Amino acid sequence: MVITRFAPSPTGFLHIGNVRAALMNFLLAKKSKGQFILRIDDTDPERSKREYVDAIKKDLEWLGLEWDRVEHQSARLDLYDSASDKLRSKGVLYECFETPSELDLKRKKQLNMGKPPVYDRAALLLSNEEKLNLKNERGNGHWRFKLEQNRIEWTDGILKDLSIDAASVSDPVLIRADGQYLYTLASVVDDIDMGITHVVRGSDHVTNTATQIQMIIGLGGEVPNFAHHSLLTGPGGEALSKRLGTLALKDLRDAGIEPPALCSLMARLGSSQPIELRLSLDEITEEFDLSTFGSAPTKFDEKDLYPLTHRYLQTLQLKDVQSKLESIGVPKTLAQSFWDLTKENIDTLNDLSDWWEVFSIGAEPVIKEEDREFIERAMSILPAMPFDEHTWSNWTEEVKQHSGRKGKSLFMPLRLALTGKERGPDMARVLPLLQNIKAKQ
RNA sequence: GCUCGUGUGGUGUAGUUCGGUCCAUCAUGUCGCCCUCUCGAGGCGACGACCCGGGUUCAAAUCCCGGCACGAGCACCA
Repeated sequence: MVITRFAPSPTGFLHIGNVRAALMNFLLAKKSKGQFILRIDDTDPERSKREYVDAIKKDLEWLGLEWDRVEHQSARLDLYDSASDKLRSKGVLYECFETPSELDLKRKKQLNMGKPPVYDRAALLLSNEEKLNLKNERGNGHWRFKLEQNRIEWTDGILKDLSIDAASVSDPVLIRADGQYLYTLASVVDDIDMGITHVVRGSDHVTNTATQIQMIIGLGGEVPNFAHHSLLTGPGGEALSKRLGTLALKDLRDAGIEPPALCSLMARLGSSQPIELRLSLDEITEEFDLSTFGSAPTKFDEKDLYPLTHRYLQTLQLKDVQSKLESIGVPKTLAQSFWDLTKENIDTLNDLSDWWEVFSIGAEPVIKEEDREFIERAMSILPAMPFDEHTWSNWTEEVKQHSGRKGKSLFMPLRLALTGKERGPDMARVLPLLQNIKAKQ
């Protein structure tokens, strides 16, 4: 059975980049009726926050990505204890005593000399006596996994054949001096323990994967299928990380983006399949194919979400938006005609309140100087309320006679005066809903 | 600096393995027309690309060499 996981760390809100990883893992599992696990990677007690855990769950639920099981790494420390014991007994975990600033200095030196900043394994040369002295002097050290210095190769689900030279990578630190387990170890242990069969993550993890493959083998686990998707960039190709603050899921939600639009885009962006709106995750699942994704950096432009949201809204019935309409004050009696009328002219549901304002309290009229007299005259012959579906054509016919205007020069000034906007729904149907006309005063 | 990956219309891409069938695919976008009071929707049509420079060849998006650009990694973060 296919088992996948999405493993966010609760140190911030989910953003658009996370959605890709979450969605891909979800779709991969669902496609073969497998299991999708939500794993909270909260090994860092200082940065992990309960509120973020809640927010992440809320975001995933909003998207419809239901998990079959949820786990917290902070509750699984025993497993990491025994795994590190195992590695220690195999002699592939070694204690180091350099301070962070010492390591930093080493790296800078290496960089200056044009060398890759790889850990020099100085601790491996320490005698038992030297270790004891350092321990007395500095307290407990941190522990590194000793990589076998050969080429690590695997066939990636997206990047195809990959080969990384372990000598170009530092031995990863698995346990901090304060005893805290690091992601690299926890992730590997959990993946083995949970029987994860497929790992889809961003290509920022490619070198992690190389070292993790060695760790998995060292722990006697089975190496899962890895796939690394390209990272998103902004519309100009710039790294998205700089803008991630504004691309949190909750911001998109607040902006009125609808989940089907977001899922439809993210399940296809960067793949060879065309981006088209799908109404349900089931449909998206059926057509999802990891192998169609390219490895080039993927440009993401949040503007692309609006046409998709617009199309999605067209498919909604009154009952789907009833509560939204109520919240902006549309009376039940007018709800149906209001929705029918406005749904084709909105990008998001947030636009509804603007329209309701136009109908209920009236729009600030927009009147061009050259139309001032024309509008004044037209308003003076506008029949009294209530209007019906014939009012518009009767009225405009009469205005036409008086003014001699026709076509756009006849209709556009009237539209602007009544709605304050150049675009909008059918005026014949707008009139009966108008409750106040500022242009008339 | 080193390592990994990537460069095809505005955007996402197909084609690159085994050079010709590619005056380059599909989708989206933009523009125009039809419809309409406007926009949208719908219908019809058009526009628009092989990162650059060499080389090999009868023939290069595809092979070779050299540039350039972009993304990522090189943490006691995840």
